[in-house]
Amino acid sequence: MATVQGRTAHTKIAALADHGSSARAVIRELLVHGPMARAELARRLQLSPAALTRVTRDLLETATIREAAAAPGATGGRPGTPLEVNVEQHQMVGAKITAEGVYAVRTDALGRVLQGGQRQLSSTDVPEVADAIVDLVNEVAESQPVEALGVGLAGAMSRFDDRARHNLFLGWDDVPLGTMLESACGLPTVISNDVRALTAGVHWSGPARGRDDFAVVTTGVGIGLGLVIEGRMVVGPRGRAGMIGHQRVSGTGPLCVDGHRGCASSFLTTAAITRAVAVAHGDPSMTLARVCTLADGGDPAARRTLAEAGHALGAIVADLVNVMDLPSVILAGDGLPAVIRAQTELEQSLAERLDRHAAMPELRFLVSDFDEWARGAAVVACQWVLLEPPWRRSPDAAARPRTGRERSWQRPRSPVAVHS
Amino acid sequence: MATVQGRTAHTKIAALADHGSSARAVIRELLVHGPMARAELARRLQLSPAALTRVTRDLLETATIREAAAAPGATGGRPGTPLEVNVEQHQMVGAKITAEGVYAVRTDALGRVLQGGQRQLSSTDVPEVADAIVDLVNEVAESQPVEALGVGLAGAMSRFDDRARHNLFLGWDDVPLGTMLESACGLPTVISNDVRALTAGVHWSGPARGRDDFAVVTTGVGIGLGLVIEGRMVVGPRGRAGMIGHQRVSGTGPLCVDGHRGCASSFLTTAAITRAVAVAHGDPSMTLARVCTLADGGDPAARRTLAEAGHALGAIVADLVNVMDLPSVILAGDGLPAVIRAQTELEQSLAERLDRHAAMPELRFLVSDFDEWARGAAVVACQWVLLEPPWRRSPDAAARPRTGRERSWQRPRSPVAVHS
DNA sequence: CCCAGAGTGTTGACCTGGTGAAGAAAGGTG
DNA sequence: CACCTTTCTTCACCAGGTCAACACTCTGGG
Repeated sequence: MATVQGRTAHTKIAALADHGSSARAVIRELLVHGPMARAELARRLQLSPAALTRVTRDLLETATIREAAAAPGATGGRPGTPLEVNVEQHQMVGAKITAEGVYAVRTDALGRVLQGGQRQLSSTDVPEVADAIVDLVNEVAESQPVEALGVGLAGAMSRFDDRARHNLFLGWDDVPLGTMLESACGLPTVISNDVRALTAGVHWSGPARGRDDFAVVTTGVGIGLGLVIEGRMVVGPRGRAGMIGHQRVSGTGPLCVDGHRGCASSFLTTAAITRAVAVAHGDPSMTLARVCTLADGGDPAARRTLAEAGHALGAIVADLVNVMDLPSVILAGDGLPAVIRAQTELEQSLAERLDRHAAMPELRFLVSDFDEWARGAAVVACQWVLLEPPWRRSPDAAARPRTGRERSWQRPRSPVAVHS
Repeated sequence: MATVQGRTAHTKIAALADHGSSARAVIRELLVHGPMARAELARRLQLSPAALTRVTRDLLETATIREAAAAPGATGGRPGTPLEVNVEQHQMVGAKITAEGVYAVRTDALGRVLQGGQRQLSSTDVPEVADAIVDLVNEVAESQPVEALGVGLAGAMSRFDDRARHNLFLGWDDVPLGTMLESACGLPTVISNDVRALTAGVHWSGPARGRDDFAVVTTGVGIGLGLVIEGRMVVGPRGRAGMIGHQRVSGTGPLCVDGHRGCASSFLTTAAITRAVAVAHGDPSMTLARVCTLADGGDPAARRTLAEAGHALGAIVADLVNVMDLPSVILAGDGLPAVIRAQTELEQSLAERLDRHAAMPELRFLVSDFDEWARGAAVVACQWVLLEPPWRRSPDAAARPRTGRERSWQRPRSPVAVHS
């Protein structure tokens, strides 16, 4: 039983997952919206003040939350005592896998990075990558007890998956990575799509904190999309949501690798941008950094290429906003430093293509490195621990001792359909 | 107190809304997925068999559900006795408002039409339209007790709104239609966007029955979109989701009214199609029916125009499927009979623009009249009654007698944010 | 200064609704 | 027939939420 209980047995602090559903809802609300008094929590969670008193007493006794200093804003009645989560007592590890290397961070429950590390990969074979992750997780997690591990990589995963599916860069499909890491690291482990993990990080404690509807669009090797609607990540019934790269943004332009003319990826990917500038300069060794330097120096080919990229990005953002009524869009990815140089064209194209009755979204730019992606995976692990019912937390639940809160009859075959 | 209780007091049958949340979940599950044994319900709703026995006993006693004949498929153990909802005992009224007239239907809880009616409108003033609706509702609802009224019209409404907002065809904004009709008809009333109401109808008891992820795209005066993701209707934080009309589908083509070149509405709306054919024939009095006749007769201009429309529709469907991973798309609206003549071009354009890793969706065509839209509004009313907690059912809840299940402290200020 | 008002937080009795365990019921199969 | 599987029921129990009442702590007014 090398699970979280084993790791945290020496401390009196209960793991986030060891609380009831209302208590977990309280923790979520405090994490996402910041310190808050019991009365406010009761209103938001539609519980009675009495229930809040009881739930928060248990959480205070286990030091999961603590009382904070009262806010100065007086309102006429007895001032409430804000509660806040003891985030540093609940740490997670997140990892991001690319074909070149693995990156990991240890974070607190809010997803703030406390320690990081990385490993180069010389092959993409499953055992080698798994070994690198285990090694890296042990490195960043050895100094502190950790409650869960989240792993992000490209592919068609469900929201909280246990397998790595359909990864083109690594050539993996349906690899039981969750189970492998769970037993090797002794940590509850969840696998997730990398763009959606980044989006979760942005949502939990980044520029989208507190928002319920927004999109994250990433540019780089490909174009990625993470979509949050009414506070829920859009995953798609087969985990394939977010394939936005081949949306048409122009009637002309180069062909993309799939033979589409004028699609977003023929203007926006790193390969498309460097190739266009390379052709203009007769220099096949062009890099994105070089394109930026050229554009900053006034080179017309580089500027035109980036302008077209900005135009394309504005177009796909406009289509998203039109269809989903998004008040906020966040742009990220390693291609962003280049595309951001065409912010004017981006905003112009966005304004042009926005529906007359749609509202202009707030645009934000998130320039980051791979740690931000690993951080997102840690946030996914935290959300998972706070959301999943205990009897579902681990794929090998049958082998674990029963806690008394689990069920005795058969598991449901499929999730409940909520119609609303 | 002219609410549903007043209307149904003479019968022993409890209204759908008068059950607890698990009982309502059972009713929803039985409505959406058809007759089902208790054991299967328990698995789907993640309840114990014991809980199901108790919940269904109450529902059977009030004749809300009944036992059906056992299905022949034997499985080795004791065969379960399927349960089904007494749909004909729970009737709703749905209405659709256009600038020309109002349409209403009385349906059972599954949304099956039992009676219909319509009224022409000579003006779009709020009082006249409201009078027409009240008159029509009284006509279709006089022979049977009815539990709720749903009204669909264009605009930026929330999922279950009480006001009509931002309606361009009627020139209305923020009209308290729900409250007006609620007191005039004596029925709990909910206001909803018309395309989303149609989508709800398609979901509840139409071609998308039992599905959790699909889109409905309508063509006609404009282009409409209803999107259901994980069983939930996408509404947008300001009720404006679904504005898909100005997505770019081509680099060339006519200008739309908003000045976009090559956007979907410049190929797909009734006005765009008829104008293109009218220009080609020098006949300004062109109608969509005439375009269909011409195309069937081999007229090149009509055929080309419809082919372009089919191409445009395929393109916007492809973008939707790419981004949302939808396994199923339903095409509807009064423009569909024309566009369906270009089914080949539609499917070809869809296949071309689909991402290489996306799955081809199932396409369905729903040719219908305005009754189908009114039927959708009735389904919205039924969903509302089954979903909304009792203390929120009616906007003037404060004036109603307390039922004992309601809360004594302040209402929450905002809905709970669910992060997942 | 004291009191009314307003909002927050706590307590204890109570109750709703779900659970566990055990077993009856109803069909197959050898 | 015995035996298995799955469904459904019963009943004691309990987790967790509610109600009602009240204590607490601030503001503002006379």
